[in-house]
Amino acid sequence: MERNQKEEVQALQDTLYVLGGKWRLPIINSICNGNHRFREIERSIPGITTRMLSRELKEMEINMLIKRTKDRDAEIQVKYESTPYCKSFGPVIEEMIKWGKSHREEIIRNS
Amino acid sequence: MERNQKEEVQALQDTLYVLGGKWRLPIINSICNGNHRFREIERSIPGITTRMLSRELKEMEINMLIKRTKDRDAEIQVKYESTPYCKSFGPVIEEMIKWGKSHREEIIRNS
DNA sequence: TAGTTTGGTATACTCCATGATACTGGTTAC
DNA sequence: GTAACCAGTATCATGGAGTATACCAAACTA
Repeated sequence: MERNQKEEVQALQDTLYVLGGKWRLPIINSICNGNHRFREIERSIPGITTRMLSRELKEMEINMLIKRTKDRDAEIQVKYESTPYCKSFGPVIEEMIKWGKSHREEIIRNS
Repeated sequence: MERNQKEEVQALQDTLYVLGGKWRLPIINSICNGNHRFREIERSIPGITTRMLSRELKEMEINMLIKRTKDRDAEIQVKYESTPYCKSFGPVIEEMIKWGKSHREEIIRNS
């Protein structure tokens, strides 16, 4: 039980670490929405800088959330795609969206 | 569709904002685990400082995640409790735990 | 009545995520 | 051949999250 608690907090913090920061979620969202080139993704996320996008994409590649492919002979030379692993996030993201929405409603209701 | 996307990203970032930071989840966890006094919670979370705990508890009270009651005549004079609202987090937290655990397994499997 | 516990506050600091801005080497479009 | 676009990198600045440490008044406890 006690051991289990620690494990759960650890798991929570891991998830938070992977999802954390300002840009991860918008990036995942953008890629899953059909943006695959660097500049495309950049333009689709208001406020992000090339620097942050570059950094985040690298980190996310390390975390196996996205795949970067470079193919000189393809129409899109550098291509970012979400991995099946990224899609495994689906349920978490859904629940977070649900919660965020009802949170907003609650705030409005109480103000 | 486009509008919906923005709303969803917003909702995600709201959730992240409320859950974010290093200590929120451990604190929720601790309170839900039966710790209700300040020093109890503090001792149950290794590494946290009184300053951070104090700050976080205040913020969480504002966000209606916990309730603080002061009753001079009660056995526990200052008492922190999770709200039903906090409990509405259940599904999010569960999914995050699931994801975090499988993430760890994945990392181990691939190393 | 001295020591400990409780519920915090105050002050000063560090470090890191993010921001701002500029630049680059290659490719495609006109 | 030059202008625009692509996929980034390099530097520097900054605000805020988190840390360290000390302190406080009130209650309780031996």
